[in-house]
Amino acid sequence: MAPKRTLGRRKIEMRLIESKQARQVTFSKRRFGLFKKASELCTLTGCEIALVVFSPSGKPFSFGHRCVNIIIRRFLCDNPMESAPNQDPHGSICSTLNQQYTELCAQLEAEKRRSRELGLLGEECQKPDWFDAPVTELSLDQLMESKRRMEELRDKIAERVNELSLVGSALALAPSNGARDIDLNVIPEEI
Amino acid sequence: MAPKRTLGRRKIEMRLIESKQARQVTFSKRRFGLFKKASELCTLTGCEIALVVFSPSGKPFSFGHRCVNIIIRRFLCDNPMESAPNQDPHGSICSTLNQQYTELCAQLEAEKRRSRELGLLGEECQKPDWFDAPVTELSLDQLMESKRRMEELRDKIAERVNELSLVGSALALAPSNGARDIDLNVIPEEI
DNA sequence: AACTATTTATAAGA
DNA sequence: TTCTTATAAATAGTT
Repeated sequence: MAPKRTLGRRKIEMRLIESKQARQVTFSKRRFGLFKKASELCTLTGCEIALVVFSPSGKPFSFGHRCVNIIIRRFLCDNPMESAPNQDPHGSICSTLNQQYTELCAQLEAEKRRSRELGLLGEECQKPDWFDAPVTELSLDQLMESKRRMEELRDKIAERVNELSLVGSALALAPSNGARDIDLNVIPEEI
Repeated sequence: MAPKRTLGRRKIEMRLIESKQARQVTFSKRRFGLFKKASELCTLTGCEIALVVFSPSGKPFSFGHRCVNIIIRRFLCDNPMESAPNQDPHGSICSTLNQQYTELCAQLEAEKRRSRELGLLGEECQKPDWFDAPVTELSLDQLMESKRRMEELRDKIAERVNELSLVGSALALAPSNGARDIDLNVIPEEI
């Protein structure tokens, strides 16, 4: 049996990496991975991607299947909800934010539906008022834990809706973005 | 030995997928993956990302830690040092949005885990009808109302748990089913 | 920068 | 579309 030379990849918490050095290493590795994924998505599906990343230290990186500026302009100009396409990119941005939000919600709904269907397999606990269901063979803690998760989820959704309405009004105040003709395909060689 | 139900993931050639249908499926999966990676990179390293994707059929998707348009402007103006995180209300709002997007993803994962657990346990927790009303079909007001009722419910549960905690801790010692990830010995303090 | 044990992403299949 | 599974690919911690 070969001795293990490393612990291998470990799971990490999804929050800002404390060590500035480790953060830089992770940034390098993951930026590479991200650009690769973007490239593959373009190749496989023929979509267009513009990707701009500012490193923690402020250095810009960009990726574009065509020219980044062309795609950016297309994005800024694409505003199906407005009659004046070139003057208000915010509607488009909000629209796509909402789109993503909707997609996530749909997925969450699917999960909850699945949970319910799985749960109904038991088929005996049909009490509409589960809240007053007698505590019998079910674990209370388990029940509470499940409920807690569902409540957190619902609160998160409600909060996000609040934020969406906020961002809508905030963006309405943002200065308009004047399109400039600059060569955008500069990829810095180092961070 | 269980028979293999699928061949599992296969290696694919890095070129345009011929079938339009398969291309769409791959686009959906990989776009989600790409956005997730982008979100994680932001969270872990504190970088800024603007990501715009036009699907093969021309549908726009965007992701931005801070607002896409803010980052695009920074990029267009070629002025990396202009960014001052706390001076930009839009940025903070978008940052919050992104954080919540990340959290929603996490919640989705939690739901999936929970579904699996429920499936294994074959148990159920019947909920009031409104609890599972499809979020995507509700208006903002309806969502707010839903949230309000959820808060009422939360308060009621808190009371109920106080009443039942003694019984519950006794019952928690005798779960009849197998392994699960939930810590049954912990009653959430704020339900 | 390279290594490798693991985690994560995902191609097919159902 | 959605879910599952086996496998490919990405990567965290080490050297």
